[in-house]
Amino acid sequence: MVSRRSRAVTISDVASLAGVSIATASKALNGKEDVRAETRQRVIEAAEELSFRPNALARGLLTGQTRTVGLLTSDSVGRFGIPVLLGAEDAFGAGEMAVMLCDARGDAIREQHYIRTLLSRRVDGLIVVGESTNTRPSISRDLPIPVVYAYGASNDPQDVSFVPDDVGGAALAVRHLLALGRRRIAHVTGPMDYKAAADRAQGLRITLEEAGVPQAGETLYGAWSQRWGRHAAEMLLMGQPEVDAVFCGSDQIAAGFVEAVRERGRRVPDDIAVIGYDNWDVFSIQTRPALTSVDMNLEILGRTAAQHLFAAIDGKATPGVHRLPCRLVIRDSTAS
Amino acid sequence: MVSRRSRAVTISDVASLAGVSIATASKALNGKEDVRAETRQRVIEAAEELSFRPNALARGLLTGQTRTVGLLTSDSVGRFGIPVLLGAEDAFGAGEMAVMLCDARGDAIREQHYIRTLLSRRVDGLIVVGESTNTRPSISRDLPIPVVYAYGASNDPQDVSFVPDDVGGAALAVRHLLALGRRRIAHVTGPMDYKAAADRAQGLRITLEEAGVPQAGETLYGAWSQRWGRHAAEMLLMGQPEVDAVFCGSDQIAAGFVEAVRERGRRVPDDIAVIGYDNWDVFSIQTRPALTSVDMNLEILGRTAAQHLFAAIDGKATPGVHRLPCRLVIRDSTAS
DNA sequence: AAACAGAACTAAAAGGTTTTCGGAAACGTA
DNA sequence: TACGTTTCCGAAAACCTTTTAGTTCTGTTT
Repeated sequence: MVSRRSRAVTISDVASLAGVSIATASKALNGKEDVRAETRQRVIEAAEELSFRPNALARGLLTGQTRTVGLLTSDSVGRFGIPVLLGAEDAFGAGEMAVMLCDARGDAIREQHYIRTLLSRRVDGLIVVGESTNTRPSISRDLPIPVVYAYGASNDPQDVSFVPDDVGGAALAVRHLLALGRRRIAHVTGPMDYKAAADRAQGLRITLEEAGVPQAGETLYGAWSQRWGRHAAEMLLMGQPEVDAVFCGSDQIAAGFVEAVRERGRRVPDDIAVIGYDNWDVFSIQTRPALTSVDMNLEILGRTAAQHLFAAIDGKATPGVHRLPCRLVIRDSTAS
Repeated sequence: MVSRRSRAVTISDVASLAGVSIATASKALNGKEDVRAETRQRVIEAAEELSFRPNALARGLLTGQTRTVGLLTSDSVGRFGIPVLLGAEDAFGAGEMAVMLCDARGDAIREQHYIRTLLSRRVDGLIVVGESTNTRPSISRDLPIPVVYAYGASNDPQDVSFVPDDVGGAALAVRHLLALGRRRIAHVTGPMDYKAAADRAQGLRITLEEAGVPQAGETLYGAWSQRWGRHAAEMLLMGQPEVDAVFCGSDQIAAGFVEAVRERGRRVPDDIAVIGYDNWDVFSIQTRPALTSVDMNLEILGRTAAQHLFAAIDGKATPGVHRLPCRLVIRDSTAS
C-alpha cells in the first residue's frame, strides 16, 4: 500500500537509483540516442523498481502537446452519440491519447464553458459529436486547435465533418427491396425536421426514380417510435393494401410496424417486406421476424473522425463533409 | 482567426499589458488579497483582451491537483453505464472538474493500461463504473488516489461502492402489486448468474414472505430479452393460467411479455398486471399498455458516486457498499 | 523628524520533464 | 605525445503558474 501522502516518484529518483543524471535517465527511458545499451538497461530497471510514471503535466508543459483530446457531445444520452464516442475513444486509446468527455446537454452556455475548460487544459484537438445528423454551428473559428465534427456536420464547409451517408443507406435498402421483386414500396419515417429523415426519404426517392418505380404513397413522417410504427402500419394496411414493402426510418418504427402487421394477421415478409434503420440490436434481432436493417457503421465513423483529428493535429487537415457508407444487414424481415 | 502556430498567451503577457508583475497578475485573476481594486480591474481587462486562459498543466504541476478524474468503464456500450457516467460527469462539471473517459471493454490488460495512463496524468481520483451490478475485483490497492465504484461494487468491503438497491426495488414492485389485490404473482427475469437477477428475485421472495403470500411458481430465469419475455408469457399462460400479476426483471422482458399476452387475447392489466424494471423509456412508454417499472435512479447514483469521490479526494472517505433506493414509476400496465 | 504600520506590489523559487549544448572519456592516427 | 573523432553523459534552460518572503510606498503616530 503506497502512502497517499508520499511524494510521487520522479525521474530524479530513477536517475539517482541508476547512478546517472536526469538527462541520461530521460533519454534512456524515451529510447533516445546517446545512451549505452547497458546504461539504458540499468535506468529501465530502476524505473521499473520504483514503478516510475512520468508526470504527463510536466511533459505537456514542456512539449506543448498534451496527447489529450476533448470530446464534446450535445446529448450523449442519445443512442447515436455513444458508438461514435466509443469508436473515437478506441482510436485514441490505440494512439495513447486520452479523451476528456464533456456533455453540454444541448446547452450553448455550457458548451462555451466546456470549450474554455478544454482550452485551459491545452487539449490537442476536439471532436464534436452531434446529437442528430442535423448540421450544427461551427465552433472552429477562433479556436487555436483543430476540430472534427462527427455524426452531425458543421455548418461551415471549411470544417472537417464526418457523417453517415443516409442517402446512400436508403438506396441500399430500396435496391434490396427492388431486387426482391417488390414494386410497391412505402416509406415511414421520423419527424420531418430531422435531416436523417429527409435524407433517407430523398435516398428512397432517387433510387426509385432511377429504377422507374413509383413510390407507394407519400412518405409518412411521424415520431421515431414503435407507437408511430404501429399507427402507420394500421393506416397503410387500411389505405394501401397493395403495398408489398415498407422502408422504415428507424428500427423502432419498424419494430412497431411489424408488430402491428402481425397483429392484423398479415405476414412479414411474405405479404410485406420490412426494412429498418440503425441496426439497433435490442430491436432488430428481437422482433418477429428479425429485421433487415441499415447500419450506419457509427463506430467506424467515430474511429475515422478520430484518425482525421490526428491528421489535423499533425497539420494535415481534410476539410469538407465526408459521407461514410452504410451497410445493409439482411435478416428475416426481407428473406424472400 | 488566431494563428495556430502563435505561442499561447501566458500570464506574463497579461502582466505586461496591465503594467504589473506576474505575481500581482496571478493574485488579481485568482481573487487573492493584496491587490488594489483598480489594479485588479486593469489586470482582468488585460486578460480579457488577450483572451488569456491559464495553463492548467502548469497550475497542476505546481499545486499537485489536476482537478481531473478518471472514469473507468468496462462496457459503456451497455445501457446502464451511460446514465451513471452522465450523472458523474454532471457532478464533476459543476465542480469544475474534467473527466477522462476510458473504456476498458471488459479487458483486464486494457484496464491496467488505462490505469497507468491516468496515473501518469495525475488524475485526482477514479470512478469505476461496472458493466453489471455484479461485484468486480478491487483496483484500489496500490493506487495512490481514491477510487469509487459505481453500479457494480468492489469485492473489497473497505472500498467505496455505490449500487442500486435491487432488493428494495423488487420490494417496491411487489408491494404495489399486493396493494392492488394481486395474490398470484410470478417472476420472470434474466440469467441466473447476474446479481441483478438474483437480488430482484430475493427482494420478491422476501416481500411475499412478509405478506404471507406464496410466489406463483418458481422464478423463471432466462435472457434479458423480449424474446424470452414472450416465451415466458406463453409458458405461464399455458401452465399457470391463475397468475394475475408478473414482475419482470427488465423492461425488455416485460415488453415481450405484454406483447405475447396481448396476442393471446388476455388483457393487461385486467387479467394480468405487469411490472418491468429499468424504466427504459424506449420500452416502458412504448408498449401497450405502457409499463409500470422500477427506476434505479442511475443518474443520481452516478452523481452521488462523484460527490463521494470529491469527499474522498478531500480525505473524507466513506467506505462500504452503499445501496441507493429505487423508485417505482406507475403506468397503465398496473392501473387497476 | 523619526519611527512605524499597513497596503500594494515584486523577485524568485518550486514543480518534473525534455532538450540543447558542451564536456569528458575512450580510442585511433600521425 | 599531440591531435582528431566518436561515444557517452551531464548541467542548465525552458515550459507556466502559484506562493513565499520580502520590498517599496503611503500615511499615521510619537
